[in-house]
Amino acid sequence: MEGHQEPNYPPPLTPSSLISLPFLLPPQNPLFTPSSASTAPSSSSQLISPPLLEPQQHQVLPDIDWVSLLSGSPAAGFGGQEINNYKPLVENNNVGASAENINEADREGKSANSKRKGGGRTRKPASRPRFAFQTRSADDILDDGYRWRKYGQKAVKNNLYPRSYYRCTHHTCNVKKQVQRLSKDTSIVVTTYEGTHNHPCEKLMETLTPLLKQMQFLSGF
DNA sequence: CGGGTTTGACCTGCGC
DNA sequence: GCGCAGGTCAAACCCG
Repeated sequence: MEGHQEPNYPPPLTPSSLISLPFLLPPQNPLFTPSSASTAPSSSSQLISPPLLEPQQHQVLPDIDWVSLLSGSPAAGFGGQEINNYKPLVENNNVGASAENINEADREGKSANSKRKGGGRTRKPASRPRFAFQTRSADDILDDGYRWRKYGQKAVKNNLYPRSYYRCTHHTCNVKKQVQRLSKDTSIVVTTYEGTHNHPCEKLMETLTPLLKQMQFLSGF
């Protein structure tokens, strides 16, 4: 464990990467598809925050309590409660945190001896990268290339729609995400990522593998 | 049959 | 200390 530094595979979800992450930019990336595009082909997901992207596609919605959302405070709500300033979407984004620390945080509260049910609101150390963004989409789940397993759903105060909890299905990966649709604007979905993937993006690898093989073949390897 | 979803119960932090 | 609310667990269920 000690000294073992797991690589943080892209996409590490950081503000800068959010700008460039291909899967967050539908018009520019063929990989991007709404997760249930087959059932709702007319809908298209649209990133609307952070406010760094093309103005005609993205808009800022400052009336979300990002602080509560990101910190998981009990007062968390998207119900348009007053918020003084537009907060950055990224909080506690300690990119420099070692994977070891992150994994340590993941294991926190999971004692092998004490078998308990429910995790409760365990406060995580500040080393766990966490950020949120909004998309305008009919689909709750963005296909970000990773595989997720839903492990819970909870009704949230001041919101008509429940919050869904997902966990990365990769064995060694403990990245989580929360998905919630705004009651104020039902077309908007807020996705909160927590943690950093320590494995390659499966869909990306699926796409790239044949290309790589072909490149190797053509280059004589 | 394996993997994912649903859902009620449980745990825990926080405010009062 | 108590109650509320968010987060998680895990059994049951569903589906390909």
